[in-house]
Amino acid sequence: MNPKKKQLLDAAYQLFVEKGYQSTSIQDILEHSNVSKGTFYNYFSSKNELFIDVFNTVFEKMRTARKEILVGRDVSDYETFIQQGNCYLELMQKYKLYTLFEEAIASNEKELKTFMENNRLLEIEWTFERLRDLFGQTKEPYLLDLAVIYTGMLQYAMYFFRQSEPNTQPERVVRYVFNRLTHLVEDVSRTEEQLIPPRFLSVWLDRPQDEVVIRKDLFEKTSAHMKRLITLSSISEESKEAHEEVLDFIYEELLERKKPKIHLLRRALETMDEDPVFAGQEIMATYKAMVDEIARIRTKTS
Amino acid sequence: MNPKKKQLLDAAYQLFVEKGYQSTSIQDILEHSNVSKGTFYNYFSSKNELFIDVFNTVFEKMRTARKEILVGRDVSDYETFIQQGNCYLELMQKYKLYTLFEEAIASNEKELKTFMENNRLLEIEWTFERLRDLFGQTKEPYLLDLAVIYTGMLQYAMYFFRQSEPNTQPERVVRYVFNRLTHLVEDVSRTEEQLIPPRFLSVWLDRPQDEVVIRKDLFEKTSAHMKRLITLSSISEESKEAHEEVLDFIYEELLERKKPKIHLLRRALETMDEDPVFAGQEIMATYKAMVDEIARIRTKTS
DNA sequence: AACATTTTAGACTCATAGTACAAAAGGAGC
DNA sequence: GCTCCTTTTGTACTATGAGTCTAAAATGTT
Repeated sequence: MNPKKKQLLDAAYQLFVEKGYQSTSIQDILEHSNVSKGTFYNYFSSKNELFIDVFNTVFEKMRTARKEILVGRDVSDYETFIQQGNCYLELMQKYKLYTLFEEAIASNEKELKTFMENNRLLEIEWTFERLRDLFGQTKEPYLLDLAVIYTGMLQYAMYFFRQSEPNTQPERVVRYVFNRLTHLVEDVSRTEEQLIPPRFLSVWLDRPQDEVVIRKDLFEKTSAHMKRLITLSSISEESKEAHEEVLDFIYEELLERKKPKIHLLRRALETMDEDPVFAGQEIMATYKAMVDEIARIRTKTS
Repeated sequence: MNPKKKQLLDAAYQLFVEKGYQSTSIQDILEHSNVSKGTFYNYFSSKNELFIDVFNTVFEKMRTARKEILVGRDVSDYETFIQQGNCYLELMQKYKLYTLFEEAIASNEKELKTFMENNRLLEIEWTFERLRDLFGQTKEPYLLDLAVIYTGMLQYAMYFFRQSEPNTQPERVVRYVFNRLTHLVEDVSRTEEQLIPPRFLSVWLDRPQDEVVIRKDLFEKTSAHMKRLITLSSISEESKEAHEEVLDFIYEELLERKKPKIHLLRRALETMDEDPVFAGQEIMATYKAMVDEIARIRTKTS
C-alpha cells in the first residue's frame, strides 16, 4: 500500500480511538500523519470514507482472530463459543472501540450508519449460525430471537460491568450471559415462542437470493408432489410428458437461471393450469402461490 | 411559561425528532419558531441545554404515564409490569425517540452524554425496583444483573423487531422478553450467579448517601453488640457510661450529622480502643473497620 | 535533461455555534 | 402621550471544520 495512504490510515485509527469520530478533525489527522490536505483528498473522498476504510480492516482482523479459535475444534463445543465471544470483546476493549462504535452507529452520517448497521447484522448472523452449531438444527426457528437477545444481554452487561470494574476480562460476563442463554434455548423450544422468523436475516442483509434458498426445499417437494399427481392421473402419456416438461422448465428457470424468464414461465404455468386434471386440487394452488412468491423475490434481486 | 421560550421548545422538539440532533441547526429552530437568535441565547446558553430542557420534560411525561398504570394495582402483578413496559415503549415509538436517543447517548457532547446516561441509569433503577416488587426481596442480589440484561434484551429485540415489522405494538416483544426473564430469575437464584452487586446502582447514580443507608442496619447491630459487650464487662460503671457515650456520639456523628466531625470521632474511638476490655475482641476490629468505611464514604460526599 | 506524477501549502467556499451590541418594539405607570 | 424598562430583533463578528482548487515544489521515470 502507498506509504502516504498507510500513514493516513494509521493516524486516523489512533485519533478516532482516542478522541472519537466527530472530535477528530481532518486537520488533526493531517498533522499526525505528515500528509497534506491535497494528498488526503487524493486517497479518500471524505472523512466518512476514511473511517469505513480504517474499520473495515479492524473488523476483518477481529473476525479472523475469532475464526482462528475454531480451527480443529468441535463447532458444537460450548467452551469454544465462549472463548470466541471473549476474544472478540477483549479486542473491543483493548482497542477501546465501544464508545467509538456507538458513536458511529448512532451518527447522522448515512454512509457511516449503514456501514455500522451492516456490521451489526453480520455479528447477529455469525451468532445465529454459531448457535445453530451449538444447539442443533431443530432449534433453528428460535435461534434468531436468541442471537438477538444474546447480543443485547452481552452488550448491556458489558457496558455496566465496565462501569463497576474497568479493565477487567470480559470472560466473566460472557460466561454469565452464555449460561443464561443455555436456559433460554430450552425455555423457548419448550414454549415454542417465536418473535422473528430466521428468514428475516437474509432480508435484513439484503440477500434476497437466500430467501430463495430457504424456499428451495419446500418448492422441490411441492414440485415432486405435482409430478406424482400427474403420473397417477388418467390423462394421456403425451399430456403427462408435456406437464412434466413444464414443471422441469419452471423449476430450472425459477431456481437456476440467473435471469429467469418470468413471463414465459407464467404463461406455461397457465396453460398447465387449464388442464381439468388440476381443477380443485389444493396442491396446484399451493404450487402457484410458491411460484409467485419466488418469482417476486427473484425479480426484486435483478 | 414565556411564550417565546415555549415556541423554541416546541419547534426544537419537533425538529430534533424529525431530523436528529446534529442535523438540526439552530438556524432551523429559529426559522421554525419565529424567534431571533438573540432571544434564543437569552433563554438557552447552548443547543445542548435546549435539548436537555426539551427531553427532561419528555422523560418526565413518559415516567408519569408509566407510574399512573400502577395506581390501585398490586405491585407484584406481572401483567401490570408488562403494561408499564409496553406503555413506555409505545411512547418511544410514537414520538420516534429511538434513533434520537441513540444519537444523544453516543454523542461527543459531554453534557448531553451525561444527561442521557443518567436517564439510562434511572431506567435501570426503576426496573431493578420493579423486579424486586415482582420477585421479592430474597432475589435482590441477582436483580441488578437481571435489570441490566432485561433492558438489553428489550432494546435489541425491539430494534430488530421494528426492522421486521415497523409500526407494530411493542407488546409482543415485551411479553416475549418478560417470559424469558421469569425463567432467568429462577435460573440465577438457583445457581447463585452474580455479576454486579446491587449496591453499584447507588455508586453509578452518584448517591453515596445510599451507600451509607445500605450499611446502616449492619452498623446499628454492631453498635448494639458493642454495648452489650460493655454492659457485661467487669469494668467500673463510670467507664461503662463513658464508653456508651462514645458509642452514641460516634453513631450520631457518623450517621446523622450533615458534616460529621470525623477527626474528633476517630480520637474518641482511639481512646476507647485503648481500654483492655476490648483487647483481642474481634467485634472491635469489625466496628473500627465499619467506622472507617462509612467515614470514607461520607467525606467523599461533602 | 525532459517529462510525468505525486505532494504540498494555502487560499477559498460554505455551513454552523456562539458572541456582541445597537436599534426597534412593546408594555406599565403617570 | 410621554417616560422608563424589558424584551426582542437583526446583523455583524469570531472561530472551527469539511471539502475544493491550484500553482508551485518535490519526486520519480525514461
